[in-house]
Parts: sequence; C-alpha cells; structure tokens
Amino acid sequence: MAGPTNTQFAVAIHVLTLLGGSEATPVSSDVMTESVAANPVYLRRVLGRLREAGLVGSRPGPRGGWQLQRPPSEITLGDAWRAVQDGAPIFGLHAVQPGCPVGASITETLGGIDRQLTASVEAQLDGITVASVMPDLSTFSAEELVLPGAKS
Amino acid sequence: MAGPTNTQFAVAIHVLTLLGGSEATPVSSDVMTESVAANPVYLRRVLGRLREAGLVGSRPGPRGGWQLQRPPSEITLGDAWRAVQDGAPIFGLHAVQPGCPVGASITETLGGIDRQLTASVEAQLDGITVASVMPDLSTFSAEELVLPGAKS
DNA sequence: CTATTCGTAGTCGGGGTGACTACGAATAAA
DNA sequence: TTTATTCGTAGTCACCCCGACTACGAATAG
Repeated sequence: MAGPTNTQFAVAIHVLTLLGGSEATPVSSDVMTESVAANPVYLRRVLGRLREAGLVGSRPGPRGGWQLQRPPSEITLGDAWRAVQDGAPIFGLHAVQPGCPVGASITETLGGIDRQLTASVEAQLDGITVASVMPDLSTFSAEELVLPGAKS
Repeated sequence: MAGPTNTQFAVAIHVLTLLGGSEATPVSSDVMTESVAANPVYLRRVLGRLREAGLVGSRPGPRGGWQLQRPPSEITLGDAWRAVQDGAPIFGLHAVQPGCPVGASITETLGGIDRQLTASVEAQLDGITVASVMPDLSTFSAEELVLPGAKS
C-alpha cells in the first residue's frame, strides 16, 4: 500500500554508475538526463546531496559537469543511501493520545525498532560498492554509455 | 526526504497490543479510537487486513468487536508487517530510458537489493512478538488500558 | 565577450494517505 | 419482532509530498 517514493536513491545509484564509467571527463546533468528518465534540475538536486556527502564534485562552465571524488570501488550504496535519505526514518510513528501509557510504550518501542532496522539496512548497503553494481563496461563503448539513445 | 507513511504498521501494532490486553472480551473499533488517535473507519480498514491474515477476528452486534485469534506470544511483528505492507517494496524503482543497457542493469540490481532487504526486515520483525512489545499489564487496570482518557 | 553549465527559487499537477460521512448488514437483547 | 449496537464498505474531501518544469542568476572555459 505504501507506494514508496525512493526514486532519489535509485537515481543516485544510476548517476554514480554513469560517472563511474566516465572517470576521466566530467558529465553534464543534461547528458545524464538521456539515460536517467528525469529532468536536469531534479538530477542536480540529487547530485547536490551526493556532493554534500563528498561523493561527487561539480564544475560549471563549458566542458564542466560532474565527476566522482573517489573510485567506484570506494563508494558504497550505503554512502548514497545516507546522502539521499538524510536521517528520514523507514517507519513512520503516529500521534497517540497523550497520557495513554500503552501509546507511549508503543511509540518508544517502535522508535527502537526503527533505529535497529535502519542500522541493519545501512550495514547491508555498506557491503555493496558502486563498482560491484556497474555493468561490465568492457562490453560497451563510452559513447553507448553516455548517449544510450544514439542521438545525432 | 521520503516522508514515510507507514502509519498502518504502527496502528496495527497498537491495536494488537490493546487486544492482547483484553483477550477475554471483544473490543470495539470505537473504543480503540480513544487510545489510537485515528477514526473508527480507518481502524476497521487496518483491522480488516489483520483479519485477512488470520491474526484477529471480528463479530458485529452488541457486545461485539475484535479479538486475537492467537495468543500474543504467537503473533510476530513480521505477521503484522506482511498483513499491512502486502508486498509493497521498501525501495521504489524508477522508469529508465528503454534500451539503455546501464538502466536495465540498474533496475535489475535494485530489484535484487529490494528483495534482499525486504527479507532481512521481515526476518528481524519475525523475531519480535506482540507479547514482547506489550507494556507490563500488571501495572494497569483493565479500565485504564481500554479507556485511557477516563471518559464518563 | 559569449556560450555553456551549474545553482536555486518558484510554480504546478498527480498520487497517496487518512479523516469523515453515510448507509447497509449482521447480531445480541428486550 | 423490534431495537440498539457494531461491523463493513463505498464515497468524498483536504492535505502533503514528490517530481516535472520554467526561469533566471552565477561561474567558467574559450
């Protein structure tokens, strides 16, 4: 039922993978738009969070764009998760009748479970590097990767 | 960023705890409204899911209401999670440019991670019973538990 | 100086969630 | 049988968040 809106995490992994395939030269958000189905502004917002986390760097102007700050083998999905999630809980707590002892106890219990599960998720994601989720680049040319639509 | 809307899970645990504290007599959704800060219709919808999962039973009419179908020690939070979540993924996938090899690979990878994390979360929640999250009932009277607001 | 690209503010539409009303069905008690 | 209680469910509504999109300013390479 809870239609999750975690597009940002998926987009983050997508762009990190793209940048990992083009470590030499910067990639502009406009170019990434053609691979990720999202508009440049949204991409830049996600990339901004990744930059705050020190995962990517940006440079304006001609021949500018985005680059990884570390090799893909040293960036984990947990890094991307934390950069995007930014402390938002997996579960949501609910408002209870103040003064109800059961409600207060439930809230406290759920908070603990939330912290435990969050830690577990992050630990598992920390075991996966961006390099390990990158497709085998040797089978594609650089142009294929950057311009999947084969535009003019 | 992803403002989670998992109120249903919290509500489910809340009502299961309430019902666990009143195993002898049924509790109406109207009474539960006073402890859980939600309206009766919404409660009945959540309870309906729990009933589909075989966790609770209902009976209409005077002196009717809801009751657990199993003792609280035999109901896990994982049971409630599955009943409420109903297969919804924790992560959301995003639409990618069809034909892009990177996008297809990412989608597949994310799907696998989603399944892995979901299984992990469920396994952890299966290790917690409703009985273990119930506050020490011996310190409260039955009236306190059912009518926390001490209404007339 | 110009073209390119980032940076960000601001607006807009869609979808989901939960509150609320309303009414029918089932059941216990008189 | 009649009545009151409670579940069951359809339907509407407002709110919030996400992501798309426009617009414009700032920075930089040539």
